[in-house]
Amino acid sequence: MTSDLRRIQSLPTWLVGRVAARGRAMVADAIAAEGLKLMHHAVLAATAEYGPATQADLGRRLGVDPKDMVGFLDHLQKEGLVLRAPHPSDRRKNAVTVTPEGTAALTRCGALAEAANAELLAPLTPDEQRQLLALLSRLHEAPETPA
Amino acid sequence: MTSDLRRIQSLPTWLVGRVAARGRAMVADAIAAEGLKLMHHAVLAATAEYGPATQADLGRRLGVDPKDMVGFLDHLQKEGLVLRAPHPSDRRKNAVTVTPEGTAALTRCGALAEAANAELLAPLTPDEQRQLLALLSRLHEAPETPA
DNA sequence: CGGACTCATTGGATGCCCCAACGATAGGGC
DNA sequence: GCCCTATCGTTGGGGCATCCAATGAGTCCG
Repeated sequence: MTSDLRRIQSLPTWLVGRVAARGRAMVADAIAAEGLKLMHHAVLAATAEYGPATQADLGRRLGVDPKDMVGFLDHLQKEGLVLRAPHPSDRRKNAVTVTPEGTAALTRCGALAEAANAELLAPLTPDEQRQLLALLSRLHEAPETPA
Repeated sequence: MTSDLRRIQSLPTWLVGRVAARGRAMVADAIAAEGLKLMHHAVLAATAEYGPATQADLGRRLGVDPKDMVGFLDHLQKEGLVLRAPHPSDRRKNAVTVTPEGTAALTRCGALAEAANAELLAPLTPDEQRQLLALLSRLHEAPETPA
């Protein structure tokens, strides 16, 4: 029994959790200037990407709980970055769209977030960064694209 | 600007966060049978590793806040897995030690946690798993072992 | 028309991370 | 021996992210 601690510390779960926490803090710090949190940024990006979309749809794409989506969109709407309009053909739904301000903020946030990510990955060579990204992608998409 | 969403989803911060969340849930689920959470497991392992140790010391090694350490040790002690004894030469400190029950629980939890991790990493080949681990280790230890 | 489903929303819970303060204690410098 | 500083465990609070359950409104299919 050389070391339970080293075992646990070399456990992917532990490592990935730590790295994730640090990365989240860094990105959050970076885009705080825009008044957005990590998730707000993600939701904003998803909204921009999928044109007018319903909240449920955005939630499914990002893996975000509907409840949380409400809060994120509330904030984004209050900041004037997105709009919630009644869906033309389904009165249950909201058609969420990005405002020009939202697009601008997204551009700025994207740059900030990428800078933060670059900082996070600084210890790795570009090649290693690509490797890490590829591996993480496989782990991320695996459970979502089975079948 | 092909896709802001794809950009954000390929951002290491995002990916690592998602993978971390999933991994955490899996491990938590696995060791729930022992009545332990992720952090309890880690603290227990650290205690076992560093013999009798003070809470502050454990906290520093694991990067855990002293406040949270109190709660974790409270739980572990209530479960009879660790002991808080007065430190022989410094009455401020607690000498935290693992009980035999703690050692046994740690062994069982270690196995469960490793199984969960194996499941998390299942989409990758053993070689890729090692790569990922190595890369994450560098990212994790980089900010802690500078200088 | 009715039942099953979906949508947005509300309410509540948990885990993890961070900061500030407190009384008690220890240690160094004088 | 006495202050000053620092540390230790503890308490109190806050923020962010994830998840589950339930509800009222609305839609769709048979």
